[in-house]
Amino acid sequence: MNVFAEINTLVLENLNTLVAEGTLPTGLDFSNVAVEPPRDAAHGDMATNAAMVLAKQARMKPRDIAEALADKLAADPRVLTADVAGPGFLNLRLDADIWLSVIPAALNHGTDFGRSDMGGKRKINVEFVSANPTGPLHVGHTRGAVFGDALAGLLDFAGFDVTREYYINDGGAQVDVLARSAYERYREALGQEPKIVEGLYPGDYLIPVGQAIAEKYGDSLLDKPESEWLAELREFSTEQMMDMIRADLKALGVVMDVFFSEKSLYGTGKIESALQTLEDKGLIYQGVLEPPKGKLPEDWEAREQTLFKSTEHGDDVDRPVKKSDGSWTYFAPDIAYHYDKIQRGFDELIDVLGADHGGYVKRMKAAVSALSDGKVPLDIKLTQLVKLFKNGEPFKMSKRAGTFVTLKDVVDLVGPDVTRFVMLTRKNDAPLDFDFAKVLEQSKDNPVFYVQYAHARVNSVLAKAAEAGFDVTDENLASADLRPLEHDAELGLVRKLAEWPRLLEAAARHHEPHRIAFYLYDLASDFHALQHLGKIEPELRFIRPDKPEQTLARLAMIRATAVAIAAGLGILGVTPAKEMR
RNA sequence: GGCCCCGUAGCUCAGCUGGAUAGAGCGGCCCCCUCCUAAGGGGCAGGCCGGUGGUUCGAAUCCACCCGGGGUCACCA
Repeated sequence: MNVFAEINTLVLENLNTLVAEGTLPTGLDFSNVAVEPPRDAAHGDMATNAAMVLAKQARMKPRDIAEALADKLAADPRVLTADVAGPGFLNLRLDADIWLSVIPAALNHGTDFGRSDMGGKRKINVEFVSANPTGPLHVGHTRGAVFGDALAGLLDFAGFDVTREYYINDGGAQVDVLARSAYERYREALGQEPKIVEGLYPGDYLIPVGQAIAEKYGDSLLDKPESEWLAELREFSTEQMMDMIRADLKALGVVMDVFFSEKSLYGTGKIESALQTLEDKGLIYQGVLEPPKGKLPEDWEAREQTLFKSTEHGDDVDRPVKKSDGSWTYFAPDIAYHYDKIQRGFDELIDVLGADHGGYVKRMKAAVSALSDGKVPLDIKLTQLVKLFKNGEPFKMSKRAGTFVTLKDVVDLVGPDVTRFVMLTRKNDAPLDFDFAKVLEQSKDNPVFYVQYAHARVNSVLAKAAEAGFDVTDENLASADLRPLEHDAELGLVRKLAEWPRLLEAAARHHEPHRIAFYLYDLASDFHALQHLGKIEPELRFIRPDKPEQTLARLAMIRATAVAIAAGLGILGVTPAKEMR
C-alpha cells in the first residue's frame, strides 16, 4: 500500500498510452519522471514533472505534453482533477479515499505496516562495531552499534535478507598486549604486585579477567616464561573480552548474527587464497611505493613490497599486502575477510566504521570490486564523533577504563531506548552532541520524549474511548467508515501517514536510518497539533460520545498513527512507550 | 601537499531521484487550558543555503575551481 508508487505507475501507464497513440514519439526515457507530494499543499495532492522532463526529448512544448497527460489522468477514478501549472508541472488532486485507505492498511498490518519487498530477499551483510577485543566498548562504538543495528533493521524491513556481523580483530599484536596485561592482573589476583608497564592496557576491567585466570589455572602459570602462557592467555582473555562486549551490546539491544574471527583467516589458507584470486587477475606485483606526497615521514625509505594494484579499481595509490619482511600487513586479512563474505554469497556488503577510518574506504572498495568483478557493491558508512555534555558542559567520566566513557556507562545512565533514538537524530556523517541531562528531559526539545509521548497519548485516548464504550480493537477500527474525516488537519495527518512506505524505501535505498527518526518526529508533531485542536474546537476532539461514527473514524486515524510510530521505532530498536507518567 | 567528510536562521540541525514561495527544535517577542496528558499548541521576527563560474526549462541539491572547519596519509590494526 504505497500511494506514491500507485500514482507513479498510473502516470507511466498513461505516458505509454500516449506513445502508443502517437501523441508522444517512441523511444522516450521515462527514468527521470517523478511523482512527488508538492511542498505546498495548495498545489494538490501529488505532482509530476513528466512534461518538463520529456519536453526536450519529445521536441514538444511542456504544456502540450502536460495537457495531453492531464486528459488521460483525469479519466482515472482516483484522480479528481489534473491541472497544469507553472513551467509544466501537472498537479493532481486525488480522491480522499486513496489517502484514507492508508488507515486500514496500517491497522491490518500492525507494526509490519510499511514493510516492503524492495530488497527482493537479496542477501546483505552489515558489518558494524568490530571493536578490538582489548577492552570495553566506548561511546564511539555505541554510535556505530546503534547506527549499524538500525540500518540492519531498516534493510530487513525493506525486504533484504540481512546478516549482522562483527569482525573480531584477534589476529594482531594488540592481542599479545592484552594477554600480557591480563597476566599482570593474574599475578595481582594471586597476591603479587602487578607490573603494568607502559604499553600495557591499564584498565580496571582486566582485574576480573586476572581473577578468572587464577581460578582456572591456579598458580601453574606463575613465574613461567611468556612463551609458555602467551598463546593460552591470548585466547582466554579474548574470549573474556568478547563476553563483555557481547553483554554490552545486548544491554543496548544489539544482537549479532555472526562473530567472525580474524585469527581464523591465518594458517587456513584463506589469506593466501584471496591474494591468489587477486594475483590471477594480475593485480599483485612486487614493487616500491612512491613516498607519500607532501610531508615525508622522517624515517621513510624506499622498500620493495608485495603490492595490490588497487589503483585499477579506483584507489589513489597501490597498497601493500605484505611487509618488507614478508609478513602480512593488516590489509591482507581484511581482503581475505571480505573475500569470505563474497564467497558466502552476499549480494551487497556494508561496513560501518568510525570516521577515523576514512582513509581506508577506497582501498577496501577497490579490493571488493576486484574480488567480485564489480558484482558485489560495498558501501562504507563512517560514523562521526560523539561529543558528550551534561547541562551544556563537556562531560568526562573515568569509572574504570581510563579516560573514556563506555557504552555501559551511557546505557546505565539513560537507558537503551534514549541512547538509540538520540544517536539516530543525526546523519551518520555529522558529529553528534549528546547531552546526558537533555536526553532525559521530558519536553518538546527532546525528540525521544516527543515521539514517545505521541504514542502514549494515543494509548491514553483509546483507553478513554474504551471506557466510554467504544470498541477500540484494531479489527473493529479497520472496518470503520472513514468518510467523517474531512478536516484539513485530519487529512494532513493521514497524508503524512501515507508517506511512511515511501519514506521507508528511500531511507533503505540511501542507507540512512536517521530519516526514520526525523519522520517520526514530524508525524508526532502533526498528531500533537491535531490533538490540541480539540481543546480549541471541541468538535475536533477525538472522542465525541454523541457522534459514534465520527469518533470511530478518528480513533482509527490515531491508532494508525500509533501503529506507524511503533513500526518506525521498532526498526530503530526503540520500545514504544505505552504511557509517560 | 594528496584523499575523505562538513559548511543552510543567533545556536544545533533536516531538506527526498535536481522541482514551485528553503524547514524544524532551541534562543527572542507575543498569544492559548473549566476540556482525551500545558510533559502540549499557535503566531511574529530571523536566511546573498561559504564564494565564483558551469550544466539545466529549473540548483541548497550535480560539475569545476577557490575559501573556511574536521579527519586521515609507506612495513599500526
